[in-house]
Amino acid sequence: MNFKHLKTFIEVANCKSFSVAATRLHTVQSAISRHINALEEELGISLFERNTRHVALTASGEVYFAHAKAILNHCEQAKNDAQLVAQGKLGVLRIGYLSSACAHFLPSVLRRFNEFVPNIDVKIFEMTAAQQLHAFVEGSIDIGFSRPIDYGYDGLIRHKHLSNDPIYLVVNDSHPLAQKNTARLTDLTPYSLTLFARDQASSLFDTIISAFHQHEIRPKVHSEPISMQALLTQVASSQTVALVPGCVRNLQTKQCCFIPLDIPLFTPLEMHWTASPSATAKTWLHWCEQDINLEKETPSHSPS
Amino acid sequence: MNFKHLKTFIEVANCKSFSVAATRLHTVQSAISRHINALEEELGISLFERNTRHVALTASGEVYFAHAKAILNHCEQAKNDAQLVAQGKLGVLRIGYLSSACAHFLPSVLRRFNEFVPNIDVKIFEMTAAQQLHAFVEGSIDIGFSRPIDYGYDGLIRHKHLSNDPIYLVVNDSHPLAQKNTARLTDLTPYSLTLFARDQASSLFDTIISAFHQHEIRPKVHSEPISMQALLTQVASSQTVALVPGCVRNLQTKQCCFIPLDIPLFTPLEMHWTASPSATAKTWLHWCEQDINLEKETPSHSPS
DNA sequence: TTCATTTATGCTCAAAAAAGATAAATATAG
DNA sequence: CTATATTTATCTTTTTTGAGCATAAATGAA
Repeated sequence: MNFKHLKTFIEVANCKSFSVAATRLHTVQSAISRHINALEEELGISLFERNTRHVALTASGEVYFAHAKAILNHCEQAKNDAQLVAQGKLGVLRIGYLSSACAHFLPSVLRRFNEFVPNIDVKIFEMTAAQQLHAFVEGSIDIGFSRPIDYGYDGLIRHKHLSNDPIYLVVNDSHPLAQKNTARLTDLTPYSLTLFARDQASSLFDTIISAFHQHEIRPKVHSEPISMQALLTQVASSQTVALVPGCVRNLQTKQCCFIPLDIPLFTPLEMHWTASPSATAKTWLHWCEQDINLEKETPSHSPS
Repeated sequence: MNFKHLKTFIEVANCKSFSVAATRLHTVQSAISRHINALEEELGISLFERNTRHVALTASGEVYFAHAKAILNHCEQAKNDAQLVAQGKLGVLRIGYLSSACAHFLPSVLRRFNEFVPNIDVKIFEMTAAQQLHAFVEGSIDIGFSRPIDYGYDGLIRHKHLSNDPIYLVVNDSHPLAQKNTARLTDLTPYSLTLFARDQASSLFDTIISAFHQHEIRPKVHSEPISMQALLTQVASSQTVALVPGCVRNLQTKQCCFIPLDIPLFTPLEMHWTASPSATAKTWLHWCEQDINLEKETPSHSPS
């Protein structure tokens, strides 16, 4: 079988004449005749009831006609879809994100992106920075939102700085420090420190520790919870203190008190992608550049 | 584009090797290479990420692969459907039928036929014998069930005798003749006759009239209703008498009394079809011959 | 019956596709 | 790091397929 045969068949069925179909297809009548005969031979049935004066589809011809049109449409669809995928206008975009840092802006951003390219199926995965790095290496996400990640080797991963999230002291609301308007790091020395686990968020951990070192303080580390919500529960239920990104206030924070620090201490929020991004990732990056200014979307340092 | 290109593409995608695909398709590797290149050129995208050691589908390739398989399946489906239609195993069978004569056996027959060939969509049309003749001429039914029809010209229409339906006298239940066990035609002379309209059922009309003529009776025709139900209502509500096929007792017959005649007077039930039946009609006729004995299905002369 | 029109078919030739040979590239083994 | 084996790309030759042309056969209409 052959697409040319199908096209010829459809044309003959439409104009009910071999010779008219020939001129419409810019060929000669004998070619049409042979195409139809070849099709009929292959199918083992006759598609047209014809003599030298009349051409009409048989019942089988009618059925085959409907199928033939659908098949050609399907071919066009296949071509179109493949091209859209290549252009990054159709497909899947997998985004890893740090829940505490992104939950407040990601939904609105993704909704606007979906309006821009409705045929990209955005799948989001809550992941720590370390998990995102691993996911990039094994190719299971296209875009990541997290604190800076420790990509040891060559330029596999690219990034863009989005915002600086100021770090706050957090204590329970009956804690002696809860009354202060701003806190100094030295205020914390009497208390044991709850510190977010390093393997979950190395950047935050290192920022905090190096700040203490700069002030020549050796904090007493009490515990290292692996989720921000667990950290807040720990703080709320004990006299320990903690240092957390301001965006954490978007979580459930009953009985916790956030106090600004007297020094500028920030943890950055970044967007990451690979050096050879997928087509959908390219579409995302292009959209981010021209349509959206993500920095404006992440006002995490505005006091609440 | 070309089906051969699609098949090559699918094979290469399956075994992820140009040369292996070549041997599987009983050709040489250079042919495969050119098929893929031709496809890629036409689509304007690359379907495989490949070098001399590795072949893998691109994202667009994955999408096109899924479409390509579906397209080839669709082609098979088209071929198959067309062949089934040609064999009369798929399609529409249009049956015209005389309601009063067929309503009691047609449903069960059609159910059994549907089990035999589930893909034939049987459409039934209630029609008088005259309407069936017209429908045959214009090709709008394939099979007809009716009394004998008056096909004036050549062998366009074929028929098969199914059963003889004995004709009964019908009177209302308080009529003087209602008490009799059998009736003679001469018993009817005092009464006016309600006669089913000739243009609705010429065969029945002529049978009745010629019976009267043989007995040298000239009946007083009172009215000529165009439906059996109307005839029964007329009989039930007046002192007129009527002669009707026994199967009419399957209709709503309140206050009517059916009395056998003392002479053998029948109206035949026949199946009709055209000299060049459609494929589905052939299937029907074949099924009737070998599977069903329609005569046994039409026990219209058994007294109720 | 004749004529005009339409499909089917045999023949020739050109275009396209397959086969064959070879080059280029690259992963693996030594 | 180099050599080798394997795989894809490309160029040339050969074979096959399909288009164009001429013509025969068929058929409905005048």
